[in-house]
Amino acid sequence: MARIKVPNTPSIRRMPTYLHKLMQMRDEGEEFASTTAVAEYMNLDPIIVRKDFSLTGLTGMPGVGYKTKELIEAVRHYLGWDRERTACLVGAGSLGSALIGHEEFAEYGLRITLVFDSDPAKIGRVLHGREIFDVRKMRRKVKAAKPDIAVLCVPSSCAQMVADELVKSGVRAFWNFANVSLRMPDGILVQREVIAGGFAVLSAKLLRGADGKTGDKMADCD
Amino acid sequence: MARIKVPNTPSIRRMPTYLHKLMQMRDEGEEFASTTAVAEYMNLDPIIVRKDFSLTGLTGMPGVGYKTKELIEAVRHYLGWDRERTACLVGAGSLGSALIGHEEFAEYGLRITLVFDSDPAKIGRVLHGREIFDVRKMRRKVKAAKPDIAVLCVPSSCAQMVADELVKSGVRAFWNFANVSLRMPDGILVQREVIAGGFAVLSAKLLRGADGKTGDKMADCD
DNA sequence: TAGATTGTTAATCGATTAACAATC
DNA sequence: TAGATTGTTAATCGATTAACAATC
Repeated sequence: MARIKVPNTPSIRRMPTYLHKLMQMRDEGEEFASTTAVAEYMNLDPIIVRKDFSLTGLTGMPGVGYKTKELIEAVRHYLGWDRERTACLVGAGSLGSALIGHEEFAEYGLRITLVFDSDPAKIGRVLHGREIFDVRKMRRKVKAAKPDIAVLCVPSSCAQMVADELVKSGVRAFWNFANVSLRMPDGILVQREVIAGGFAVLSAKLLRGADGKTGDKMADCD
Repeated sequence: MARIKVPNTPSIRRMPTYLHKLMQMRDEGEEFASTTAVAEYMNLDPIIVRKDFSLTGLTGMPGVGYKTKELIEAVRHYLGWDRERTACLVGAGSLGSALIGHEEFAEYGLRITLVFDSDPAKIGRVLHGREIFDVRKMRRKVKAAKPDIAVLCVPSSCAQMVADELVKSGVRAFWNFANVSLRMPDGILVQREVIAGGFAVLSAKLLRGADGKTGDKMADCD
């Protein structure tokens, strides 16, 4: 009954931003990327970036930096983003729609292949190239397609019910944007996104943070 | 040039979920809330919750718990959510739309009063009761309304430009959903939301986490 | 060589967890 | 009283930061 913890969570959370910056550098033709450059972009201490890069196992070149392309691949591999993960998404409201339309996910190996909703006005319509299916067909279609992940964008009132149904259909990992903590059988992975969490941190910064008197920078990644 | 850190960031991030659960308990008529009950809901250790509650300064009753209503107020006050913050939102796409429609923000003291977009098809339309204004009118309107916060939901390619414009218009705090790290003058607060960060953690869980062999629970709040 | 940056070890800091007496 | 839970102090753990030799 012990609780599982993923080690290096803070580092893992920084990885996507590294990746984004590194891909940009690559596209601009930069053969090498130094921790100094990446750190400056993110308002971080270079030491943090160096430690994080070392997690990938890749080794850089003193005085120069890391080979940009190699580093990109190393970060991808570290996150498991070099393999494809299929996902179904439930709830094609504005949030669901935003996620489906987020092109960068494709680069991260996330492929949303199935979309469900219960709204008759939405069912049958096509969203970013995906047909929206009736949620009543969910069990059958999910059992057939066996997506790795389910992305929950349903109202919080029905999230638990939908999640239960998906577990019965064989889904073992959830990315939960609904505003509830799901109760799940052991062994099912859940990543909950609490959108208000970021606002809480911003509120704390407003309350206690930089008051304009100091000339300090604030890292924007926590 | 030292970097400012907000202390207790992990605790602060948990607060919105506490608040959500506590409000639910209050609505169900529960006069008292114990850390045990709240912790169980979130798959956390009760000690964590107790330490977090103590940050608010409120003191509970041994053997019973905390007065639910008092605790709600204490958490609100701790986050500064007992005062109203006005915000303008730029970019009325699906993500912006989702945020405007998120009713719970009102309970957290966040009032999105101004909405801007550059798309002629959107300008003039009404979204969740707010008229969408032409982004070219932004500077004038923001200078007049003086919102505390700007919520950025614009494409990453123009986020910096929009942010610069808003700083010139007097905005000093940003909630940035665009996929770029903004460069800002000292003293301007930025909270960046990296949506892919959660997916990175989920990917790591899939790669290294519970493989179904163990009967362990996984806290879903990191 | 001088300058920049890496990789690694050790020090510090802060968050989590454990232990337990106090209280309803 | 017995059971549950709080509040606090101390121990542990892990992440960040500092220091510095090694290398291009």
